[in-house]
Amino acid sequence: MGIAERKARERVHRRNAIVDAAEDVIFKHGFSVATMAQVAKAAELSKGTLYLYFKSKEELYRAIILRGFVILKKMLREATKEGKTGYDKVIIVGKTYVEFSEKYPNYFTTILDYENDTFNLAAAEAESLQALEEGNAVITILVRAIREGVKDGSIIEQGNPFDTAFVLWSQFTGVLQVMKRKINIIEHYFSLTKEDLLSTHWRMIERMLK
Amino acid sequence: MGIAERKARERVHRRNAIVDAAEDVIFKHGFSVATMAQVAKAAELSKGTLYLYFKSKEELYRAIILRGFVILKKMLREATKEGKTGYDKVIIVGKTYVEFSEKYPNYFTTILDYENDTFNLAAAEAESLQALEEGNAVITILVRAIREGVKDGSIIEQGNPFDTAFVLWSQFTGVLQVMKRKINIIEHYFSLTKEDLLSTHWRMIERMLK
DNA sequence: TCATATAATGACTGCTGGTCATTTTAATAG
DNA sequence: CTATTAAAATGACCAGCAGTCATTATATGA
Repeated sequence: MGIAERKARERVHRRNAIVDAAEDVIFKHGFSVATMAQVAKAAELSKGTLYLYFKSKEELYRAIILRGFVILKKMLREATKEGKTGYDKVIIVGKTYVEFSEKYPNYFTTILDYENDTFNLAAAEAESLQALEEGNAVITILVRAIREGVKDGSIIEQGNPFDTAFVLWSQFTGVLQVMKRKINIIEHYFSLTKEDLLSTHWRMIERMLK
Repeated sequence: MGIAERKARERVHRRNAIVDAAEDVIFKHGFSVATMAQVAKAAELSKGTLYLYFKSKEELYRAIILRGFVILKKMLREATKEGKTGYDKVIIVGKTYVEFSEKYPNYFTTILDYENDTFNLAAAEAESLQALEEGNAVITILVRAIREGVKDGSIIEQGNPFDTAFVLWSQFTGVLQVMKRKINIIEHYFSLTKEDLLSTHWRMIERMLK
């Protein structure tokens, strides 16, 4: 049945092409400003066709969010290979998260939208669940690093490593979010730079874990 | 000029009544689902009248955000009076933030929307600037507590207290955000409760500051 | 009582996400 | 090569929305 397979491949390919087009449009104008008509035009398809591949504009955006998580997970996987101790790996996770936010600011925005639940993932749709899986995978990388660190003594004994991982991740996301969204205000009113905030955060993490 | 004053009062009063109505509708249905027609009906006014008091739906929402900050600031001001040492006061700020998020979940959501910059405050409108001032005031309360703590020795010497305050606040917001938005997932996949996360966060803060 | 200014109205517009009857394209069979 | 069927794509269309503005109602002051 070679034809059926080819068709399935084409379908996946077209789906990805739509997400590509949606990225172009949405990253340029922002989710709420971008219109499905624009996406359709960028994809060289009619608007109706988009809805053969995605149930809604939001589901299309969720596909972009998923891409962000996949990239982030890959970066974390590769980067944590390098660390010697568990503590090193935790720091590497943080550094990599920062790197991700700088290298892929648009994808980072999608992650923040996910964390903020701007796009309700309660609906158990394929795209949502996958994003969730990827999000969980990211946390799991951090959990492993913490476990390792506790074992090799580079991290002080904590309670449950899952707790520690979630709290660390949430704190980090909070700091990065403020750095992204509010740095202009902070610079203007308090004369602080991104680097100031980050180095303070690093110092705190060291004190928390060492 | 008693009449002009009375008219100004009435204008303020009506404005507040509109925000009241908007809160009812928006807190019930959510910002994007709520419509200006619904708000108008709840306020017993025509839709056009709303636009005599607010430039847009977003500006109306910003007025609600501002209310949230005002309440939070007041709570923090009063609560921090009680603390003995600077460290105590920092902890009180955190506890009060948690209390706020539980007592006024809807207003807390507006604060998260502000932090996430869902409603662009770049436009230098009165409402935006006031929200910003209130946000800054909240941070300033924390700055003072940290300064005091460093002075009285209850907090270990940090770099710039502004840095510390922003990082602490951002971390806290990050943790509370995750608790609000993702706790169902976390409970389901990792069997952690809000209390687990919070107590871990407290422990970390203590290690950071003590 | 009339003139003026201020406040409020709601019909209207432009635009959007999403739908669906129709058309186009591709695969299959005779 | 042609007819038949299935799958894919289309775009005119719809309902609902934020926001506007000519018109109407209300209050003030002479």
